Amino acid sequence: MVAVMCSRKGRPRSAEADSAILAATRAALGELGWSKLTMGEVAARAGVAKTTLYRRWTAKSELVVDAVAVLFDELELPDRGSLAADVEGVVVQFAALLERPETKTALMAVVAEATRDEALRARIRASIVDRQKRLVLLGRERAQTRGELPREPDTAKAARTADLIFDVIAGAVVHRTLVSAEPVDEEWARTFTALLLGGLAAVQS
Amino acid sequence: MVAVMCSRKGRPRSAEADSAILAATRAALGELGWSKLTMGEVAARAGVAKTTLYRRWTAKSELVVDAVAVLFDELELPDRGSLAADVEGVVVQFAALLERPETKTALMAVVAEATRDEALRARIRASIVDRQKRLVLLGRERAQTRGELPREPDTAKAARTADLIFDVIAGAVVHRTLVSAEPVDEEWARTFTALLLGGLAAVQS
DNA sequence: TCGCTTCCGCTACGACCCGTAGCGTAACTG
DNA sequence: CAGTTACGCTACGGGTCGTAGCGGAAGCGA
Repeated sequence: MVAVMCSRKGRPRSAEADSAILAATRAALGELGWSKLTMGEVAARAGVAKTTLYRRWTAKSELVVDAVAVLFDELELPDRGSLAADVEGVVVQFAALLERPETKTALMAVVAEATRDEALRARIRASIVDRQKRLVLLGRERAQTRGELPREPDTAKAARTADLIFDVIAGAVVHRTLVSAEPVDEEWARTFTALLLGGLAAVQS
Repeated sequence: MVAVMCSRKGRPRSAEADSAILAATRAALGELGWSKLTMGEVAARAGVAKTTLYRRWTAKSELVVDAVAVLFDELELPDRGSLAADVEGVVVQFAALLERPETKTALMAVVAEATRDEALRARIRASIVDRQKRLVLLGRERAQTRGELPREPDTAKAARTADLIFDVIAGAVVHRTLVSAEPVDEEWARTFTALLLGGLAAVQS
C-alpha cells in the first residue's frame, strides 16, 4: 500500500475498493498463477477501474505482497503444553497455509522478483517475514518458563539462534512443500521437530 | 530441451546455437531479472532468430530450467575427513551458488511458475533437485564407512531421513540467503551444521 | 554429384498487456 | 457553496507474445 495521504481534504479513498482489490488479487492469483495475473484482470474482478490500481500500487509485486500478507497473520502458536507439540503445531499450520494456491504461488514469485529489487525485499520482510519471527520468540519464551530451555544470557547469541531456527523451520517446510512437492503430514512434522529440538539441545550445551 | 529427433536425416540442429542460447539466457537473467527477461532479448544476445528458440523450448520457464541446471552440477562434496566438515563445505558451496544473480533469480521464479504446472515441476525435479540428493547419499555413505553414523537397516526409513536432511539443508540455506537476505558465512555454516548433526543423532538413537 | 529432408534466419502479423493521460463526475471538507 | 481529491471511463503508443510463411543453408543417402 502506498503512503497514506496526510491531508483530510477531498474525497477519501474507498476502503471497500481496497479490500475488494486485495480479495480479487488473491482469487485471481490462485486461479491464474503469477505470470497470467494482470492488473486489468484484477481490476475487472474487483469492479474497479484499472487506473485506480495504479494510483495505489506501482507494481504487480507490491500489490501481491499486500494481498498475501494478511494470510500469514493467521498463523498462531497455541499452547499445547510442550515445546515439541508447539513446534509441530506451527509446522503443520504453516504447511497448510502453503498448500493454498494463492500463497504458494505468491510467496515464491514475490521472492524471485525481490532478488533484483531492494525496496520490494524490505517490504516483504516488513509485511511478512519479520512478523512471523514472533512465533519463534514466543515459543522460546514459553519453553523457558516451562523450564524446557535454558535462558541465554548473551542476547546477541540468543538473537542469532532465533534467526537460525526461523530459517530452518520456514526453509524446510517451504522446500518440502514447494520444491520436493511432498506432503507435510503429522509424521514428517514429528520427525522434523525431533531433529530440530535435538539439534538445538546439542548447540546450546 | 525438447525431445531429440529420432531421424538422422536432414540438417541437424546446431549444438553451438544451443550453448549460445543457454549462455545468453544466464547472462540476460543475471542482468535483467526474471520479469524483464524476454525471448526476443535472449535470441538477440545469442545471435539467433527468435523462431529458433520457440522450435526448441515452448516456454520461458523451460528454457531457464535448462540454462540454470548445469550450474547446480558444479556442487561437489570434497572429502574433508569428517561429516561435519563435509556438510559445512557443501553448505558454503551451495550458498555461494545462490549468491550468483542468475541462480537466485531463476530458482525462485521457476519454482513459482511450477506451482501451477506439473510438467515443469517434474522437469525441475529431474534436472536440478534429484541430481543434488546424491550429495546427501554420498555424505551419509562416507560417514558410515568412517563409523560416524550407524547403518540404517530399514531402507524406507533411511530414504525418508535422507529426504528430510535434504529439505532441511537446501531449505535453510535458500531461506537464509533469499528471504532473510543474510550472508551464509563460515560461522553460520558451523552453527547450522552442529544443529543438523546434533538433531540427526537425537533422531537416529 | 544430386535430390531429399530438416533446420535456420528473416519478416510480418494479430493479439494481448502495459502504464499513462485526459476528461467528466462523485464524494467529502470547511 | 467552493475547493479538493478520488473515481470510472476511454484512448493511446509501445512493447512482448507466439505463429506463419518464405527463401536459403546444411547435412544425409543414393
